[in-house]
Order: sequence, then structure tokens, then C-alpha cells
Amino acid sequence: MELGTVQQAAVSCFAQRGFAATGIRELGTAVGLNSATLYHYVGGKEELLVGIIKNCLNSMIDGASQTAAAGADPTRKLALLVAFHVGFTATNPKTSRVAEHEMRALSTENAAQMQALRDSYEQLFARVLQDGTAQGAFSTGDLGIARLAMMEMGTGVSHWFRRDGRLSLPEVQLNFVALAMRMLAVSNESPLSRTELPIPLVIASEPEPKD
Amino acid sequence: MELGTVQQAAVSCFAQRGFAATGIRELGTAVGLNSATLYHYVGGKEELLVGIIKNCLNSMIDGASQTAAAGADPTRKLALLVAFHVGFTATNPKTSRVAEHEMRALSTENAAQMQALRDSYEQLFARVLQDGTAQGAFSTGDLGIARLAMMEMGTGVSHWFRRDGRLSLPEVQLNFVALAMRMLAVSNESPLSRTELPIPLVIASEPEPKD
Amino acid sequence: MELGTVQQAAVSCFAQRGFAATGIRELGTAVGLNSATLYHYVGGKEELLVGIIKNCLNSMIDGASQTAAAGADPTRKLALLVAFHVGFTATNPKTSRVAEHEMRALSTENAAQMQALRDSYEQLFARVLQDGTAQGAFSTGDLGIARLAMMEMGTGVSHWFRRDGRLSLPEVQLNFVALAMRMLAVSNESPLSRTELPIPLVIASEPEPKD
Amino acid sequence: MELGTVQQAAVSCFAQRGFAATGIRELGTAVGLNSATLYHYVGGKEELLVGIIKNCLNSMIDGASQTAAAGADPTRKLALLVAFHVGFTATNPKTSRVAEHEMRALSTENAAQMQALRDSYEQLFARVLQDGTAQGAFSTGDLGIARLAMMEMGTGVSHWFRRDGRLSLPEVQLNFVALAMRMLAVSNESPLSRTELPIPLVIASEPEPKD
DNA sequence: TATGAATGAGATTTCATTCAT
DNA sequence: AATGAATGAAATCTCATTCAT
Repeated sequence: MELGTVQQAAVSCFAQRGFAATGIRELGTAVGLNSATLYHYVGGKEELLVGIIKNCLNSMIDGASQTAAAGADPTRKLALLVAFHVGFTATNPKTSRVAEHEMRALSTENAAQMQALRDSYEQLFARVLQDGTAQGAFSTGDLGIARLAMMEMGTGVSHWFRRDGRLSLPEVQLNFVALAMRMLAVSNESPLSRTELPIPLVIASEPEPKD
Repeated sequence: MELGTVQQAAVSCFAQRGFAATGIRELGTAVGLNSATLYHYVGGKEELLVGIIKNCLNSMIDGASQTAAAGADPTRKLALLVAFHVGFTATNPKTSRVAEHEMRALSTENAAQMQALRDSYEQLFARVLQDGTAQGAFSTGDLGIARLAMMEMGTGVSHWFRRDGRLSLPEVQLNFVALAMRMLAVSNESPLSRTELPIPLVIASEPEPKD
Repeated sequence: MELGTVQQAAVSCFAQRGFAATGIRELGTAVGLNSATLYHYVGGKEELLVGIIKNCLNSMIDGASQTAAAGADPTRKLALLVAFHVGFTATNPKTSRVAEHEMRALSTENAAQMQALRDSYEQLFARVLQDGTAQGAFSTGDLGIARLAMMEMGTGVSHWFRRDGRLSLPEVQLNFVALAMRMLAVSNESPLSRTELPIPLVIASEPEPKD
Repeated sequence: MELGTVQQAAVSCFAQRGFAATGIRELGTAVGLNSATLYHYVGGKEELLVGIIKNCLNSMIDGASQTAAAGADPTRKLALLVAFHVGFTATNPKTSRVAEHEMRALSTENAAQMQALRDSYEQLFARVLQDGTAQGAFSTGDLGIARLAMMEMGTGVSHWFRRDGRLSLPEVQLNFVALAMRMLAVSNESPLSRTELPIPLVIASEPEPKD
């Protein structure tokens, strides 16, 4: 029995019913383990959640950092970030959702640590937007609103994207890049070709889509 | 003791801690009532939540319908809808959030009823988008994505808007209208003047911002 | 259902099996209450124990203070204290035992509070012994040892005294007074007549002897 | 890894927190062993306790028998027994305490066996007291009470004696002998010289004082 | 000799809810 | 309108113990 398996079951339940509404026995049943045995693998319900969120946010930070580094100018950097964000969210929808709105279930201490990670991630976007604005590449009414709107839009992908849906992931990514470019009044709507899109990875805690 | 007061306390707790993590005794304490007394006002924990969500969605549907009716063409209709959505969400942030993601806590039956209401609301947007596209007023990669992105963006407002923040509500509304127009390749970014913006109402279940 | 009844059941169990080995369900059964209902009366297992110990020690302090005040000189004061201590212990044997050696089960905070009370009680004896020694009324090898031995002796009564045993309580009290007098080299072995003995009270938490 | 080491750790925990409140994993940690490994050395939690108590009581019986045998008359025999009892208790305070009041944690069967051993030990004192009384060497109000008081007094030593305290062990022993002599109205308060005092041994299960 | 994995039973405590008053 | 008392069910977590390795 691997930790990832337990995390997958947990994410599956947490995403559907919520952390507080999910019992630890339920999780045990889901992975075929006695509830007491779960405590062998994870120290407790909160530790389990912390582990999931921490892994998720670290993957996001690492992935976004590396992706953005490949962009030569702010416009391309931002396009890559948007594509990454959408890609990650679409590829790890349940983990993303759990990482986003079960932070309130954490104790003060853990919540602070996780919030710091999330802030790091959002800073990656904020910095590129600032750089681009400073260089005159972007133009928008309010920079803060644009950033928030863009991130929220991408995050929302987790609610509706289906791997076998009408649009493929690259199509969705390109669509969002185009929306972002318009929001920032960039003339070239397609700074990225399809082959340049970052290819997202499935992280350990993401359950099979059917779960 | 009025029902609205109880709902406000409930929304305050549900928005912060979540429905499942909020105890009925906690709510009693919050409004200065014995937990048993709450059962005089609300039939139970789920009924309380249902009442809140139903009121909220009905207000949204009514408000959006009336607002959109005032628009002469699809472009103005959509602008009004976006402004309304942002306005409602910013004015009733906690109730909106609860209505959005505590639906999973409902029993199958209640969940279906509420989902039907939400679908009605989203249909208002979908119809205008379709009309406008048919008339050649809008142009975008994918209509479904554009709609989802627009709604998600607006919903996200509940997470960060503050009445005493850097931007006033009308400013935020106009900003979002502009973003939407760009997303749909409408040439006129400002189809609405500030005086034409719908003025949102605070609904009964929305607690004071400080709560 | 009264608090005293719950305390009696608790003391009965704690004295026999120990605090840690006694389940809260067991207590519920003993008083004919659902385990959840117990939390209506006592806030928790530890609060229950704290309540018992606090009552017991306060009764001891009050009783001993008042009793000693009736003695004119150190010799009579000490005789009265010994008689009181033996009387209290014999009358409330189970509560005494619980109050004595389940203090280790308390949290640091509660333990400190209770220890302070116990110290107050022991000070009553220490002060009289010092006064008597200063006045030349007592003579013994080591004052500290004499005090500890005397108290331990009296406490031990809880292990063997039976109300219907070979010796009546006044007889036991007089016996212990005599032992104490000898230990302190007081010439008069019987400074108290039988009618002067303090008559101990049964405190609320002490269960019926048969329990 | 030796059995004695495990017993020492166990006694240390049992004396401090009590048998029921001490986990077997806790013991494992204390001796640097996996909890499963403990089952190689001791058959289980109760067997561990039984082993400790049995060793302790056997040491007491053997030591007291041999010590008493060296006394020529009841007075000296009793003085030696008191000195031994105090010495043993002061030298093995934690094991003594555990052996005394964790017997209640044993199953009926084991409890009966251990009680039989304890009875043997107490009989050693009872017999000497009877002999001495028959010979007119002792005089006291009630023989049973005197015996119980004497033993309790000695047992209490485990609560306060410190090897580096104000009084050395021989001093304490002589003090208690004197108290006992007075309690029995023996004219010679010091039937034993300091060199005649029994020198107690540290038994295998007694942990280092600092533990 | 030593251990990680596993578990059934049971620990304390909280929950939403009902009901007599 | 309001509440204290009561409860069955379920929550999280710990326990002593076993067993394959």
C-alpha cells in the first residue's frame, strides 16, 4: 500500500464531499484498509490533508517557475504561465480544488504555511504582469483585477474540463491564452504555437478521473 | 428573533468554516439562542441551508432577468448581465459562496431542485451569448468556454472585493464589462455608462461584512 | 439526576479500578445515563475528576481549620487535627484515596491547582507541630519525618477501616491520637475525651460503602 | 537488551503515570525497541506487571525473613523488620509503589497469587507482634491498628525519601525504629545500633532515581 | 532478534435531533 | 417562544496484540 494511493482516495472524497464531511473510516474503506491502519501511513486526518496540499502547491510552484523561465519576454512568459495554470488545473482538477478550498480546515499553523506557498505561486503571475506593464507590453484597466480574473478563470477549469470532452486540452489552453491576451490588449492573440504548450504532469494525489 | 438573523449567522459560519464543519449549537450561540430553539425557526440543518441557497438563487434569477430586459441588443444585454453578476457577488459575497459550493451537502432531492435554479440562471447568460453570436455581435474561439470563464471570473469577485478597497464597486463592474467585451471581440469596450449600471441589493441572508 | 450521584459513581469506579482504567461509558451505565448525557452534567472526564478532588480537598481544609481552632494549645490542636484526619479518611475513604493518587492523571494546570490545595492542608499540621516544638510541648527526632509518618498513617486508614468492623470510629480516632502523642513524646496519651472528638461528615462524592 | 532494563522502564512509567495510562508503545520508545519486539521479552502488558510485582514481593519476603532471623527477641526482631521495610521502600521506591497499588490492574487469577505473597510478607510482622505481646514486651491499644499504622508509615517513605535529602537512610531507619518502639511502649527507643541496620539491595526492576 | 504492517475493539467526545416542560 | 435533559449514532484516534518477514 502506497501513500499515493491513500492520497488519491482522500482527494477523491474531499473533492466530492468536502474534508469535514469525509470520515476517516470512509477513506479506509475506499482503499481497503482498516481505519486504524491509515494512521500507520498518515499521522491523522489533518496531516493527510496537509501532505496533499503541500505536494500540490509545490508542484505548481516548480512547474510554473520552470515553464516561465522558457519565455523570452513578458508576453510569452505570461502566455506560458496561463497555459501551465490551465494545464495543471485540467490535469489535476480534484487535487487543485481540494488544495484551494480546504485550506480553511487546517489549523492556524498549517494554514499559514500553506498560504505562504500559495502566495509564492501567485507572485509568479504578479511579477510577470508587472514587468510586462512596465515595458508597455500590456495594457489593462486594473492590473490587480486582471490577474485575479485570469487566475480564477483558470481555476474554474477544474469544474468542467473533461479529458474526453468537446475540446482537447491544448485547445483549451490556447483558448485561455487568447482570452488572456485580449484582456491585456496584446495584439498577437496567439504568441504560442501548439507545440510550445507546456505538457502538464499528473501528480501523485490525483485520482483516476472516474473516481 | 427573525429568520434573516439566523440565516446571516449561518452564512457567516458556513462561508468561513463550511457547512459540515459548523455545528448547530455553534449557530445557536452565535444568535443567542438555545440549539433546541433553532428548530422553531428552521426545521433542521439542511432546511436552513436549503432556505439560504433558494433565496439566493431566486434573487439572482429575478435580478438578472429584470436587468437583462433593460438591454436593447445582445451586447448591452450581456454587459448588463456581467455587471449584475459582479455586483450581486460583490454585494453578497458570503451568501454567494455558500450557495455555490455547499450544494454538495444537500440530499439528492434538494440538490436537484437547487441545481435546476442554478441552471436557469446560467441559461440567461447562455441565451444572450447565443443570440449575440447568431447576430454576429460576438466573436470568440469557443462560446462555452467564454461563458464559463466569464462566470467564474465574476464569481471569484467574492474572494477579494472589499467595500472599502482600492476600487469602488462601479469601477470593478466596468472593468469586468470591459474584460468581457474584449473576450468577445466587441469593439466598444464600454457599452454602459456608469449611471446605467445595475445597483445590487443586499439579500436577507448576507451578514455584515465584518462577521 | 444530581451531580453528586454522578460523582459517587465515579469515585466508586476510580477508587476500585483507577481513573485511567475507568471508561466514561462504564460511568454512564453505573448511573443509568447515556454516555453522551454525562457531558451535560460534567464537562469531560478530567473535569469530573477535578470537581471531585477540589470538593474533597476544600472539605478537608475547612474541616481541619475549624477543628483545630477549637484547641487551646498545640497539643490539643494536634490531637484534634489527627482525630479529624483519621475521621475524615475513615468516613470518606474512597474519595480520599481518589483525591490522593489520581492527581497524576490531571493536566499540568489542574494538577498545580490541586497541589496548592493539598499543600494548604498539610501546612495546617506543619504549623501546629512547629508551634508545639517551639513551646517545648513536643519532642521527636525529626519533625518533618514525624509529620509525614503521622499523615501517612492516617491516610492508610482508608484501606482497612470498616464501619461495622471490630473497632468503632471513635476508638480508632483515640488510638491514633495516642500513637501520635507517643511519637511526639507527649506524656498525656489522651488529651481528648471521647466526647470531644470531631464528628466527620460524609461529603457529596463519597459513595455508599457497599458500592 | 536485558529483561531488567525493560522492567526498569516499565516501573518508571507505571510509577509516574500508572499502569492503565501507560502504553506499550511508550515503553518500547523508552527502551529503544519496537513495540512488537517487547513481546519477545515479556509476553504482554500484564505479564510484564506480574513479573515486576512477583520479583518485588519475593525480594521483600526473602529479605525480611533473613533479617528477622538475626534478631534474638521480639523487640529486636521487630526493630529489624521495621528497619528492613523502611530500607527496602526507600531503596526501591518506584517498584514498591507499583507493587502496592497496581495490583488492581491484574486479572483475578494473577491478583490472587500476588495477594498471597503480600499476605506472607505482612504475616512476618504480625507474627512478631503477637509473639512480643504474648511475652509482654509490647503494649499498645490495638495490635492490628499498630501493625497497619507501622506498615503504612514505612510504605509512605517511598513518597518522600531522597538519597541526597536532608536525612541519610540509616538516620531515617533509626527514626522509624524509634517511632515504632514508642508506639509499642517499649522503653528502649534504640534497640539497634547503626551498624546493625540491614543494608537494603536495589532490585532489578528499580530504575535510576532520576528516571 | 527485530520490525513494519495490520486490525478489532474500544477510548473520549461531539453531533443533530427530539421532547417534556 | 424557549430550554434543559436526553440519546443514538458517529466522529477521530489509540490500544494491545499478532504475524509475515
